[in-house]
Amino acid sequence: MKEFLKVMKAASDPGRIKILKMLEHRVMCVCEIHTVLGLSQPTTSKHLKILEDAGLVKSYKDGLWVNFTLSDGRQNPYASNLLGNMKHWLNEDPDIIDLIVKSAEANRETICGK
Amino acid sequence: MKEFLKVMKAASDPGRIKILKMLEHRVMCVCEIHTVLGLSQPTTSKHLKILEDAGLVKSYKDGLWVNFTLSDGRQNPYASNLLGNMKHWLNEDPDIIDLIVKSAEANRETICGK
DNA sequence: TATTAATATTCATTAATAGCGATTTATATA
DNA sequence: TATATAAATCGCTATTAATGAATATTAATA
Repeated sequence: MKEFLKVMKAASDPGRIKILKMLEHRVMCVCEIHTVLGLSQPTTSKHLKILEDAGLVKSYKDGLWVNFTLSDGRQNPYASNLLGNMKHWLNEDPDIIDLIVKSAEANRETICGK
Repeated sequence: MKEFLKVMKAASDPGRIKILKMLEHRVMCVCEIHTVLGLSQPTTSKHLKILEDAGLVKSYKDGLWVNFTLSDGRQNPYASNLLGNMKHWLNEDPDIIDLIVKSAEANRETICGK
């Protein structure tokens, strides 16, 4: 039950859903995600932790950057199921369409180097 | 997005999940649900409203009683999908097993008549 | 119509969550 | 080793959510 609720709660926030939808298309680092979402870096970092704890995303370091990708879902069947469904959900949502465009343009070198 | 989040939020509470699992087996009225769950009548009533707003359950009156059943899910594809999955999820959870036994025994005449 | 019974709503309280600024940690590099 | 940079954590505030006691609503029945 706990594992199940963790996935449902992780999926109950618009920001976190937007992160999942962006990660369907590409790997992203924290600074790219927070910039595209318009959320602060700490807030974004916390969202990513919640998604990772739920088994929805995973991360790996690349120097100073931490890259996030969708999880393969092997650890949590509920997460796996949700990720599979999400791929055909919300693709017609105007906010999501807009977000995908923006995330495609986001470049960590430009954003973080500031 | 809003409809999707409504379903995810509705599914993020253990009490509401227990209600869904019980309704897989039988129709129940509010007093049966609140007694079996050990939650107050107002709290239970509010949970049921949240589930109904999300398209997960529906209700019909029978005199003084209001009966709740699982929704057929025609209104909301996310709700429909979740209800389908839920049928094979959490069936081995000890709390759920215990709950199903209790709910099978619950009788509105005995409970409500006091 | 007065009363009883089941559910819904209102209200107040408490707990959980989202948010961000400031700071810390970890890594790379001068 | 000192500095710079990306991300994580801490401390706090504001908002949302869960809970139940009290009350209102709705429907059946005496």
